[in-house]
Amino acid sequence: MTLRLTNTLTGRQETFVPLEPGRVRMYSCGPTVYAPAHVGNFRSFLFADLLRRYLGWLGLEVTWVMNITDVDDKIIRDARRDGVPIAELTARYTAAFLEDAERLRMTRPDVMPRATEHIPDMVALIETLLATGHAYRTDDGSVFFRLASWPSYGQLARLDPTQQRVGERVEADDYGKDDVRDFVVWKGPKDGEPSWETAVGPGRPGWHIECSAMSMRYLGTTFDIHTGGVDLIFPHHEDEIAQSEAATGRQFVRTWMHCAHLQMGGQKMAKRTGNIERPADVYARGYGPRALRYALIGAHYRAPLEFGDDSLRSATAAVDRLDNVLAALDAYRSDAPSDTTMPTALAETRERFTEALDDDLNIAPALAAVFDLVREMNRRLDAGSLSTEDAGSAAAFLRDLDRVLGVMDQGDEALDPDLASMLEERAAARAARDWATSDRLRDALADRGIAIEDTKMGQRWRRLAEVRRA
RNA sequence: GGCGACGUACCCAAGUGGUUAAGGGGGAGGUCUGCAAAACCUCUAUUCACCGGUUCGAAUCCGGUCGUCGCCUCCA
Repeated sequence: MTLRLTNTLTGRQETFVPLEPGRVRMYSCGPTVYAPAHVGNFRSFLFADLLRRYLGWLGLEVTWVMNITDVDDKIIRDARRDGVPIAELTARYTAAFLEDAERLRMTRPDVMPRATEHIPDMVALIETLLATGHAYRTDDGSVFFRLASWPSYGQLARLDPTQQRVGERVEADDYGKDDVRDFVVWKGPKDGEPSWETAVGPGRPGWHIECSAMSMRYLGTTFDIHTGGVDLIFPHHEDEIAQSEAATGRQFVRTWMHCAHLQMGGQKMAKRTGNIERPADVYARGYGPRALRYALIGAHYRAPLEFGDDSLRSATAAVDRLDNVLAALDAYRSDAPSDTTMPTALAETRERFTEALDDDLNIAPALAAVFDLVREMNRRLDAGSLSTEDAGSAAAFLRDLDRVLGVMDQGDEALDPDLASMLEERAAARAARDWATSDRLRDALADRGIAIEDTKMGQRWRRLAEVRRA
């Protein structure tokens, strides 16, 4: 059992060895809270969540940090446009993000540092960069990182800084930098913009410095894993490496991991192109959060993924299938003796599941192993060849795998007493062969998000709410 | 122009040198069933964008062609 991960830094798959045995420290670039995050953003967050869950499932102790960027150009722009204080805007969208993340069953990171609460950490880093000549001040009070002082710049993105095409997107600066490619670590004060009085002068932090300061603050100068979308490789992560390593003289991150983009209509989902969809939009169309989660994590993280009704429908059906077998296993009662082949069947699935995820989180074959087991369990349920305990252990086994996947019905929610009595009534109606009443109750329960199946062992129910609209 | 990812069935997607090309969805037929649903069974790619090459053997390796997507200082 060795986990191998693709490291953007080396471009290769490497055996993952944590710096400290048994313990993993990872950082994920989180949201900028000026609008609700779209499902493309969530692909990257849920990819990090999948990794975090898998590491934990393997028995490693994980410290996961995800930042919240609560000061930046767009936040300032939108707050001004809406005439609301910045803190109010960011508080609103931070809450929205946390709610979306929770519904999508994203593991709560151990620390979610806010940029505005870590200005001193950033300033300390900037002071070091200034003192060592890796950064310089300009007339307006800004501080820039001096690219010329960092020869290995461009390693992560495999980009030659001298080849950058100045003029197209590399703009002649408005802060008066020495070299157009230098990037800002501290922005001098401007009218109408938030500003902090600090040892490097008044102003506000640049975007990149925030991740360097906050990740090192909670994870140390060198840590194991840093994740984000491929669009962050350059310049964001490249700049993080430069400023962090220039300041500490040590390697910043050992393994960089990046997930491919979510696409819609064959193009990257992005606010600038307008082809975005938010979790709320998806739910409004009748898909549940578990189906959305499945759609976002069901393909390999490094492959571009087309998002839309096709993928959501397919995901809904897949999650439904999992719910079904769990409901059937939970409801199963039999005096049959224990099926002696069960332990082997479960162990085999576990091995295939682990082997697949060990291979750079290759989730498709891991899911294939799960669904093969689902078919096998359904067969045995139909044949009645399981004991009650066998069914229980199979359900517990699947739910254990779900500590990684996070898409199944955990079966731990108490049923509303109202619904419970409707179920009882229906069972009674069926016993009396009163089909009209039983069918009416089935429809009524369906309206309340409960699906019913009648089996030889009586009626069985499952909840649809988290998967699809009733 | 530079760099990178990729092209497998109706859709999504594994497989990266050797038995029948995983799995999910969809479709067709069947079994079970008061009806429904679910489940199960059978079928749904002699073929892996295309053209060459290496090899006893290629979806997998090499070369070329075509096509798609991304990054190249707002970006998950």
